[in-house]
Amino acid sequence: MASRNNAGLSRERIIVEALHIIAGRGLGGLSMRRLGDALEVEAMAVYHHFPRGKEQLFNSIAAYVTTARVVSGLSEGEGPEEEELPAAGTGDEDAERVESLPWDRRITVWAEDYRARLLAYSGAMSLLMHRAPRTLAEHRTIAMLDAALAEAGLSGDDVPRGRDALLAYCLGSVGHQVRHEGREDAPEEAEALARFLFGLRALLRGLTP
Amino acid sequence: MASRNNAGLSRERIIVEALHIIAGRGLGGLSMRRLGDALEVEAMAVYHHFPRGKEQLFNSIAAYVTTARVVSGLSEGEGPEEEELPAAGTGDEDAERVESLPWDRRITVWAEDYRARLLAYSGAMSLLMHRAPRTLAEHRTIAMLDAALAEAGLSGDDVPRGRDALLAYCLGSVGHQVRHEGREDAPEEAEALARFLFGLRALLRGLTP
DNA sequence: ACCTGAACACCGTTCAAGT
DNA sequence: ACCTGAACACCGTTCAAGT
Repeated sequence: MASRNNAGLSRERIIVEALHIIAGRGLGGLSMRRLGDALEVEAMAVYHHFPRGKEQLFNSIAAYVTTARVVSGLSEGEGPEEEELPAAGTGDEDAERVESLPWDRRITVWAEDYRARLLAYSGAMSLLMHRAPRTLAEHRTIAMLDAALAEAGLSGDDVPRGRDALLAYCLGSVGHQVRHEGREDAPEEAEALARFLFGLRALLRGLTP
Repeated sequence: MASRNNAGLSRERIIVEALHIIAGRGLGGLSMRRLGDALEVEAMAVYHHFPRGKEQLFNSIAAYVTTARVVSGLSEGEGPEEEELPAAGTGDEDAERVESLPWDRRITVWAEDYRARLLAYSGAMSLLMHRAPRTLAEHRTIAMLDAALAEAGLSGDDVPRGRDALLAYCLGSVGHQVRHEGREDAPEEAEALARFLFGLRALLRGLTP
C-alpha cells in the first residue's frame, strides 16, 4: 500500500517469513500474495529472488529446515533444483567436543538436534516428503553417520543401510508425532521425546554387530 | 460438457480417481475442477459427497491410503474429522495363517505390507504428515503390534514406545525413499527394500529385552 | 538490480436452481 | 437425493514498465 522499495529483501528473509506464515496458518496458508504482504512488498517481488517461483521457494524451505544453524545468505546451486545453505558458524567448539564422544553418543546428539529442528518447523514436514535438496549439512551428516557406524563395527553395504535406517527413523518419528498432534490420545512432548529416544536406542543396539 | 447426471458417483470412486490424478500430476495437480472432469461430472458435484470440501477429501485419502484392502463404501464417522474404512474382506485365511507365525515374523509381514501400500500411493505421503484419521485398520494394527511386542517380552511403557518406533520407522522409511526418488544417487527399489528390511531387523533385534 | 501494477488463466467454495 | 451453472474472492505467474 504505502509503496516504497523495501531494499532489505533477501532469500533468507523471504524463507524465514514464509516459515512464519507456515507456522501460523499451515502450508496451505502460504501464498505468494500473503508472503509479499508480510514482507511489505508486492507479491511479485519475491520472483526476483526465486525466479522459478513457488516450487523453488519450497525447495529452499526444505533445504533451510533440514540444515543446521544458518549463518548468511543462500548461494545459487549449479544443478537445476539445487539449493545450498552453509551450516553452523559459531558452534565449532561444540563440534570438537562432540567428536570426542563414543560413536553412539555422537549419533544420539545429532539425532536429538535433527529432531528438534524438524519439530521446530513441523508445518513444513510435508515439504520434506518430496524434496531432498543436496545441502552441505546433508553431506556432513552422512559422513558423520558413516564414520560412527564404521566405528561401531559395520562394514560394506551395512554402512549405508544403517545410515538410511537412522535417517528414516528420525524423519518418521517426527512425522509420526506431528501426524498425531491434534488427537487427544497423542502423548505430550516429554513422552514423545522419551519414545523417540527409546526407539533410537533400540535401533542403535540392533545395528551393532 | 455433454452434461448428464453421472449417477455412479460415490465417495470411493472419487477417492480412487483423486489418487489417480495425484499419481499422474502430483498432489498439487489435484484440483476439484480436474477431479470433476476425470469423473465426468461438474466439479461442484463432489461437494455433495464431501460437504466439508477438499480438507475432508484429503482426510479421506489419508484414511484410504493407510488402510488395508478396501471392500465397500466409506461410512461417515461421528467425530468432526473422522473417516472410517472397513478393512480386508477376502483375506481371512491369510489372517489365520499370519497369526500362527512367531512375533517378529508377524511384525515383518505387516511392515512389508504397510510399506508397499504407502509406496503404491507415494504421491499422497505428504498428506499423511498432518493427518492421522482414526481407522479400523489403525486400531487393528496397534492391537497386533502390541500383542506381538508383549510376546517378545516387552511390558509397561515399553509396549507403546516400541510400537511407535515401528510405526515411525515404516513411515519414515517410505518418506526417506520417495524423498530421494528423483535423485541419481537414489537406490533402486530392490536395494530400497533391502535397506528397509535391514533397518527393520535391527530395530526388532534392539527392541527385544 | 530490484520492485511495481495490470493482466491472464486457474483455483476453492457458496448458493440458487434444476431434476 | 444428486447434480448443474453462475458467481465471488482468491491464487500463481507473465510481462511491460518504472526507478
